[in-house]
This record gives sequence, structure tokens and C-alpha cells, in this order.
Amino acid sequence: MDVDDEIIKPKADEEKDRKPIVVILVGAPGSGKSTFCDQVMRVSTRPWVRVCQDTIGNGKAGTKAQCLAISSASLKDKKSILIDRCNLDKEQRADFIKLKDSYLADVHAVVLDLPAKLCISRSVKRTGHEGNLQGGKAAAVVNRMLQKKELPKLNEGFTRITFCQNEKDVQEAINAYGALSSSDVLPSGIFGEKKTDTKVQLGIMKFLKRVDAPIKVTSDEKIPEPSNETIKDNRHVNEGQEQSGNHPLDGVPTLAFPSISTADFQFNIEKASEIIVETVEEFVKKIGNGRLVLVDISHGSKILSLVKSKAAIKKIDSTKFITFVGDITKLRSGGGLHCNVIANAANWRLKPGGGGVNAAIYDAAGPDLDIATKKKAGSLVPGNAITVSLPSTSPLYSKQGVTHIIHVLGPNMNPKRPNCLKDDYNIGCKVLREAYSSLFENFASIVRTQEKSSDHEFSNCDKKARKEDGACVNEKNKKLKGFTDVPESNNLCSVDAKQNAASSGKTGGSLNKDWGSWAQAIYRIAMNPDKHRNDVVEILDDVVVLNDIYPKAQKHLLVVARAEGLDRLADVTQEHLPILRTMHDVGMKWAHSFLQENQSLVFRLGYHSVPSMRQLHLHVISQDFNSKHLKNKKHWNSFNSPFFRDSVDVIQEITEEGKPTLNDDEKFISMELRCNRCRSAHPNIPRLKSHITICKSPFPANLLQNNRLLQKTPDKDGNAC
DNA sequence: GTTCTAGAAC
DNA sequence: GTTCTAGAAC
Repeated sequence: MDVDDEIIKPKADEEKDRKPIVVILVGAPGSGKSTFCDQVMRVSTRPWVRVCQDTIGNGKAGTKAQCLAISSASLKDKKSILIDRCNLDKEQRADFIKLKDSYLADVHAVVLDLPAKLCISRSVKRTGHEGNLQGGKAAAVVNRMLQKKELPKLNEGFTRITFCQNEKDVQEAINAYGALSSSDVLPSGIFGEKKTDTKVQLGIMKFLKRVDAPIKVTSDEKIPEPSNETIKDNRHVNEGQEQSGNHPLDGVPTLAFPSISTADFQFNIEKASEIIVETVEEFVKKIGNGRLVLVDISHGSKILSLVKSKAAIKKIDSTKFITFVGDITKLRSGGGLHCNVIANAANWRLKPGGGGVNAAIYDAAGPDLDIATKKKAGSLVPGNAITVSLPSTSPLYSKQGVTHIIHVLGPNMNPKRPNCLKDDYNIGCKVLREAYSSLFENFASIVRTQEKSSDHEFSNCDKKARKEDGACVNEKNKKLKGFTDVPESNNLCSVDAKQNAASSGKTGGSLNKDWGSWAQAIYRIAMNPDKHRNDVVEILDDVVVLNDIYPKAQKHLLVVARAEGLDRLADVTQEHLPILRTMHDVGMKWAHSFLQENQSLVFRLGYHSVPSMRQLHLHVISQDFNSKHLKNKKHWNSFNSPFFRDSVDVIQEITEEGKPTLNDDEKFISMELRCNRCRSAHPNIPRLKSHITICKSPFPANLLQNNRLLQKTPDKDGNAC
């Protein structure tokens, strides 16, 4: 279609009164921009020129410069213009807005903000599109464009902005513009935004700590009935932020997360929204002063409205959780919402690209994110999340204040993607719940770390002030009693007490330690193995081997030293190197024999920094941790934190330094529960246990070094060795 | 080390 | 009401 054909000739007597209007249409492909223009021009008595980049090049792709040239020429002739291109970001719109200065025009925006799904389906179905955007590629293009969408604001230079979220809104806008005669003027301001529900709005303002800031409703038009739609709230908030120029959440740990698995992985949104709300409800109490924001890029997002209504029913604290419409990679610059942590709906290979949130976040973060991620893990299992610290060189860090990305992988319900669960929502819901739990637990861990670091001086109080501050000392002693058996009356801190006890014995610290009778079972067996034939599996001169009576994994042996006065790792010196080597060799022999029976097992050999049972014993334990006896955090962390000292390292340290390092700080036992393979965090033991049964990630690099793990490594003949 | 259990958390 | 944790007793 020739541009000139679209001009509607004005009546001569109206010519001199006319102030031209530049209507900048804003909308994705398929949002109905061309239809809007056609319909306005069909009914309007005002002379309009449609400036369409798709047609301006006469068959070739048009340019923005051509559009600007036609626009200028039309305005010069006092013709109003409809800019029919996507204009989805501020930059794209800027040059057209500038035209108002040269031609004394009013500049309006009409935002065709229809659901992405509708735009996509229209784009996919249509044939003969002027811009050749149709068929399968349209979906990807529309999605990509919508990710970069920036809604227009008055301060860009518009005198009027009309938002249309549905067909009815669009028709009203067509009627408004179609009815304009040459001299008519439409009122200025923002239109199509509905007055928000007061409670909801207050909730969001409370969330943003701006309770005292009144909400300015620019529109002077009739305001429709209150709506529950989140998007309206956000627009107001966004505008307020832009004007104030500050970021009210700076300093408050905030996690922005997308809905997991509901887009590409086609998870049922009704079920997903329920899981989101339930896990949010669970975690808002666990994240200290942290906050959660569910983000979706599209206005009218179904998942957001479902979550929002469910969260309202459950009365979830709106100062802790909100839904937000916006680009997750531009929350601070685009929405005034500073989120220091953002979640990425990752793919299992943790690779950049692929579209959606993953592509957007990797794009925004630059190559730093990929490098940092690769260092941390090579893959992710559904239901897991992993935290990656973002280097300060990343634009996402410098521009948006994002310090951490948490990659999270949900279940797949899309038969066109690998490992589809084929509508098995029993597993799907479980995995999705795990994914959110793991995500929030990772975030809680970041919050705790931040709290600790900001609290550092206070936490160190006992170093200088413990002698003056009895409460501080007693509290610490109480906490450490289980490890050191320090009497309550001892007014030294635990470390001092331990050193005191360790140095006062004649042949080792253990002589001063009161081992309970229950704690002496291994000692008794080691000293008299013949009396405990049923308990031991091997008796040698220097060591005895027994099955742990409460095994914490499929295979869990204890190799016990038979030397007197060698109660624990703290007693070990260079003179014990031979017995330590013997213990190691015997443990390896048993691990190898277990591997012959079951090649899927992986073994680790090591000591507890502070054992509960008397007599130095080496744990030989398979890394499945599949045991009903593994019940609490201490059980887990005693084998999966630095509290567990690998036999190889102990031997090396004694050889080189004369004594082993003891990681006996209480913090190791109280550490968060993290998977021993993928290092994802889990809120409690049952969740962790259900996770480790399915986690197939490789072990972390540090465990794969220095022969810390014993596992099947096929030789040239394919046999395990 | 475990078991028991109160009470916190859900 | 049920699940989970953590402290005391052994």
C-alpha cells in the first residue's frame, strides 16, 4: 500500500485550526496496530497519515529514517500521523517524540498491551503480513520483543497515553481517535489505567516502604471500577519511582523470581500458582528481612493474577511478597524496584540463550554470568536451585544492583522438550515445590550471609568482651557443650576450654574428657574385639572394622584404631601416622570390595572433627546417604561439611604440619542443608532426603580432587578399578 | 551416638 | 492436626 493512498483529505476550512497529533502506537507484532490505524482512518474526518515501517520501503524492509522523513513531511502539511511500528522501548520512541518541537504537535501514545499469547497466536496464524512476520518464527520474535518492552511514561514527552489491555479498550481508543475532527483535542494525561483497590495499593506501597507517598492518578477521565489486576498497581509505583529517582528497596534483600515451568515447560498454571503461594507462605517467615517478588513480563499475566488472589486469601504479608509486572533484568532502572537477587528459569545444562527469562538474564548479565556459573556447576536437576555470585563487572550488577543469580530448574510438562513428565502431576507438583523451596532456601542463605556480615562486629563481641559479659560466655558454652563437654562453671570460652583440656592430659586430651557410657561402645569393642564377635567384621592387630550400628548410608563402616589414649582426631600426632595409614588402607580395601558388589556406589573416607564416640574411628561411607538412620542436621553436616575431614587430607596435614586441622566450630554442624552433589540448599531433612534420591549431578570439584572419593573409574577394558 | 518429647513451625 | 527441630537424658 502506498503511503499517500492513506491520506484522508481534510476540508479546506478546517486546515488552519488544526494542531497535528503524533500518535505513537506501542505494541508487539500481532497486537493490532495496523488494524487500529485502518479503523481510525476509516471513520475519522481528520487527515491522518499512517507511517508504517513495514510498507514504507515498497517491498523492502523500511527504516526508521524513512519513517521519520515521512512523518516530518506529513506534519509540515498539518497532517496528523499514526506511527505504526512496535515502539516498544523508550529509545525507539524518542525521535518521534522530538517531532513535536519542530511542528508544534501533540504527541500521544496508544499502548496495545494485549496478552502476549494473543499477539503470538495472531502473528503465527496470519498470512501475507506486510513485515513478513508470520508462522512459526513469530512466537519467538514476539516473546523477544516483549522482554524488552518499556511502557511509555508521560515524562518521555507524551501529552496523553492510552493503555489498552483488551479488545474493548482498543475499540474505545479507536472510537476516541476516530471521532476527532480536525480541530478536536483529546484531554492530556494517562488513560485506561483503572483505579486500584486501596488495600492492594497500600500493600504495595508498604512493600516499597512508601506508605506516606500519595498515589497520583493522572487521569481525569471517568475511572472504572476497582480491579485486582496487579499490573495497574505496578504502573503507578513505577511512575512514582521514576519521579522520585530513588530506589526504596536498596539495602533490603529482595529476590525477584519468574514463574517456574509455566511458560516453555507448560506446567498447569492453576497448580503452579498454588505451589508458588504455599512455598512463599512457608518461606516469608524464614527469610529474615528479605522479600520476594514474583515477576512476569506481560500485563494481564494469568499466573500473576492467580498468585495474587491466592496470596490475598492466605493473607500473606504484603510487605514480604508482591507480584510485579516488568522485565526481570530491568527492575531497578525500569521499575524502580531494586532486587539484589534474581532467579533464573534455567535449563538443565545451565547454558545461556534458548529464549525466555534464561536468555534475557544471560544477555543482560553479559559473559560474566556464564563464567561464574560454569565454575559452580555444569548442570542442574529438576527441583534444584544453585546460587551464583555475579561479578561486579557484570552490567546486571552495575546497572541493576543484582549481586546474585539463583538458577532454578522446574519440572517439564512439555512433550516437545526432553524428559517430559507426561502429565504426571504427582511428580510434577513435588518437583515444582522442591524447585521453589530450593530457590527460596538459597535466597534465605544469601540473606543470612548478609545479615552475618553486617553484624560481624557484634558477633565478635565475645572475643574482647567475653570476660566482662557473662551472658555471652554462658550462651556460647551452652551451645558448645555437646561438642566439648565444657562444664557450665568453666568461665572460659569453648575453644580455650578445649585447648586447656587437650593440653592437660598425660597422653592426650581424652583423659580429661568424661565420655558417657554410651559413648564408650566403640572403645570397648576395639579393646576387646573377641568379646564382640557379632559386632566386628574384621579384627587386625592395629585396627578393628565394624558396621556402624546406625549406618547413615547404604554402606557405612568404622575402622577403629586399637591404640589406648587415641580417642579422637585431636589426639593425633606424627607418631600416629603409621596407624592412620593402616586405617586408611583397610578402609580402602573394604570400599573396593563393596564396589565390586555395587559399582554405582561412591565412597568417602574420613573423620569427624569432634566425634561423639570415644576411640579414633575412620568412617568409610557411601555417598548415597540413603538411610533411615540419617535423621537430623548434625547427621548430615557431620559427613557433608568441613566438619568431616578426609582421611587423605588428615594424613597429608600430619605429614606436613605434624597435626590435623580440626573444623570443630559449631557453625559447620548448623550449616544449611546442601546436597553433596549439586550443592543445592534444602529447608529440612525430609526435603533434602527426597532430593538426594534423585540428584544425579556430578560431585563438586573439591571432592573429585586428591582421591577424596573412591568410585568406579573404567579402565581400558571397561572394568571398574 | 540414640531416644524421647516439648514446642515451634507448618 | 501434623511435621520437624532441638535439648535433655541415657
